[in-house]
Amino acid sequence: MSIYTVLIDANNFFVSCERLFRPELRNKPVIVLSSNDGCVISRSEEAKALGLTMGEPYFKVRERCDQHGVSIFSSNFALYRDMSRRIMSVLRRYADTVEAYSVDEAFVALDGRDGDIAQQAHALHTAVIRETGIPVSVGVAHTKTLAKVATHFAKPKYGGRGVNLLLEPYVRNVALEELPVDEVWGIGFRLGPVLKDLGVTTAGKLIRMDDTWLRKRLSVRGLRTVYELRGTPCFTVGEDTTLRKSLLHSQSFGRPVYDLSGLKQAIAHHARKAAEVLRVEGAAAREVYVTIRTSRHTTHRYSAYDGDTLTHHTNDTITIVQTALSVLERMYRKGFPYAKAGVMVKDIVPEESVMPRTIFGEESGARKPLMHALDALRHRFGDRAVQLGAEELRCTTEKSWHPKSNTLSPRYTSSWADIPTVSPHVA
DNA sequence: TCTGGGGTCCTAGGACCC
DNA sequence: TCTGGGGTCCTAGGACCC
Repeated sequence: MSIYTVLIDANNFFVSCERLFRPELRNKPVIVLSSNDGCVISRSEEAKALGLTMGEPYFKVRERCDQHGVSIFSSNFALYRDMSRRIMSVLRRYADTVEAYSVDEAFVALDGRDGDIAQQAHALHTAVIRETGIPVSVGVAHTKTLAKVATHFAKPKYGGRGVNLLLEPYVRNVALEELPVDEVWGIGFRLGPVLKDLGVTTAGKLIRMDDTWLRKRLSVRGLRTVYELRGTPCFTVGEDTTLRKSLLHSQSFGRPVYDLSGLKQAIAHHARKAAEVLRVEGAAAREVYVTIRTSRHTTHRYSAYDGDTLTHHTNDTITIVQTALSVLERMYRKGFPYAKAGVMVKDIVPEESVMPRTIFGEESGARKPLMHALDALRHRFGDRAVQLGAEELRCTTEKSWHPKSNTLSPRYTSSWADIPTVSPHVA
């Protein structure tokens, strides 16, 4: 009996989520845009066939989309997160160890009881599709990196049927010889071209390179990747229970912001959101960083990143907002067309490890009940129910920093008001 | 006019110490 | 003031991921 590493990867996840509630869009070109309707982040197979590429700025392809009748959606992360949770809960019925690697991918560990790993993989595949309506690809191997390769070839565009096992040495080697080196998980847009220039064009060639050479060129992380491709596990599958190290909340503006007061509203908003995430996760942070910058595509450029360390860990909205605003005032330079702002908190620890008396600061021990009350209101009535004075202009319709989102789909699964009245589900 | 929003890990180099 | 080896800690930046 051995342990298998299985990767479940949703096909064109955001587009698939949108299609769930618009079944008439199946077999049609569909794309989903990033926040601010900036660029293309998810494409149906039909949209890929039109030559629309990942990360392409929308303004460059708008005309082509119009010509071919491409359906366009602004990203609806509330919907995607909810569908992601549903997929994960199906997987947890089939495996004890489920690692939700990203919103559209999960690793699970299965043991090969009865030698029926292929059957188990197919059962998983069928269950997710039947219960969520989201098409997925399933790859089975002995390491995470090889499971990635297996899933790659499980996709319809490579002739796969949704489930692919990469277990026999011969099958594995054939796959690696076919896989371009820059498609390997862990070899990115920087190292890929370097390796190709050196003649290492495929994963098959990569695994035949000398370890010392690999260590020097790719550092330890790259060497581990190669070990994994050779079949030696270096990255274990498991739910990561440790707290995150940092938390960033940021957004590009709908149009350039010049004045400090506009930036203050945005920073107050991002700081509040960061504090809320900390409380939801039962965590507290001690470092508060602010980032502001102009567009990279303007001649009048400025970017800044700076922060303060608090005297104690906290997740109090008011403390974090005030800190962020004072950092902002320090770094703000007049006259630049700012395009983006964000707040990052670091040095994150579990809330319970912080002395209860100081969790909200000695001067504000009474604030904890207030934060609880705010969280309860937000949970009950939504994000817009409670905001800070500093970000109040967000409530108005014409707030200069608010991002554009012109073609947003309804929050079908996460807002009572948007639940569809008819659900024409077709399997 | 218009180019996302999150994260992690590793390394090199500087500051500082004996 | 200069010489030198050897160690730790911290941070910025680079590389990767979705």
